[in-house]
Amino acid sequence: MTTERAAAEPLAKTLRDAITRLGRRVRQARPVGDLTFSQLSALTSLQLAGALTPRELADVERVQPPTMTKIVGKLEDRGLVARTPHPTDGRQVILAATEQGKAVYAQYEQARNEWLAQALDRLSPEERETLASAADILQRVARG
Amino acid sequence: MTTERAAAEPLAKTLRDAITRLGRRVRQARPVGDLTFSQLSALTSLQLAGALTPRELADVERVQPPTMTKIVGKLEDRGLVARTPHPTDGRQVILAATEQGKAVYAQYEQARNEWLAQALDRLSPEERETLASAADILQRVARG
DNA sequence: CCATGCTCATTAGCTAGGCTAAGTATCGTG
DNA sequence: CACGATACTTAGCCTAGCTAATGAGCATGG
Repeated sequence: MTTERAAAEPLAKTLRDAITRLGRRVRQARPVGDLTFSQLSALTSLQLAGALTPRELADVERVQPPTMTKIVGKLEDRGLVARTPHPTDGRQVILAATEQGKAVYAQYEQARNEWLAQALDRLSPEERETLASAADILQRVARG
Repeated sequence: MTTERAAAEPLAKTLRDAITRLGRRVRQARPVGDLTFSQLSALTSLQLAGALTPRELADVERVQPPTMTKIVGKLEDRGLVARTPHPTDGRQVILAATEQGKAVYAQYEQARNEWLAQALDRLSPEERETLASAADILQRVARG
């Protein structure tokens, strides 16, 4: 265990640095529209999950419920998210992306990939292969 | 070109997703202290560069100068950053981390690595090898 | 069957971080 | 030396995040 930990520490530092930098670059590639990162992230989670309550969405996004209330409010104002009452529990609300919300999501999704895809273009096939393997591992790490 | 681009697109999506999720997890691993992410990031950049002017620091952090004025102000209030006049240019200011700032930086640095290092511990040596190669590639991509 | 306590969502009020526009001081050059 | 450019700050605005408090609905025990 100790030996493995010794191997993991410098890797953690390098990896975190790379992730931080890349994350900034990708986040800065904001398209013409005016959705903020938080709004887009919430919309994405809703889109992927299909439908969620505010509490569930707050948990997924790792923010407190009042924060999610604000963000969802903005998305509602733009007509990107709609709320329907919960069928059995009068306290809860069901949030889902509207058709327009799905369209906007798709636009942003492509714009966000643009910069990164271009950068990856310039790598060798072998390097891309390495990154593909690494991406799988990283996703498992992020979930676990 | 077209064929390479076809290869890069899905990889960009997967990679971005992994980076986004991991970035959140790492960022949430905030220690007991009360420095915000932006403050810590600025302190880190100063620490790594040795000393910078506000403009340079703003460029590195990819924010506008007025934003950096605020952040540096907070760090100054805590005694983590000190400013000295520029030797030849009266308009400019030199920012640098104080001894206390360096100590605080080191604490946070370790705390931030903690979660990731533990997660990496659970991987196989081969997987860590893949991640190490990937980290190098990603750093080049982020710079370039 | 209803009183009491829990959960969900929101509101209120605060701080931090981001922006643009405008102001001030200094530099550098014609 | 006057005038444009540059460096930094100030002012004012918005979003995002938090905690505390409020209100509405559910669920359960007497």
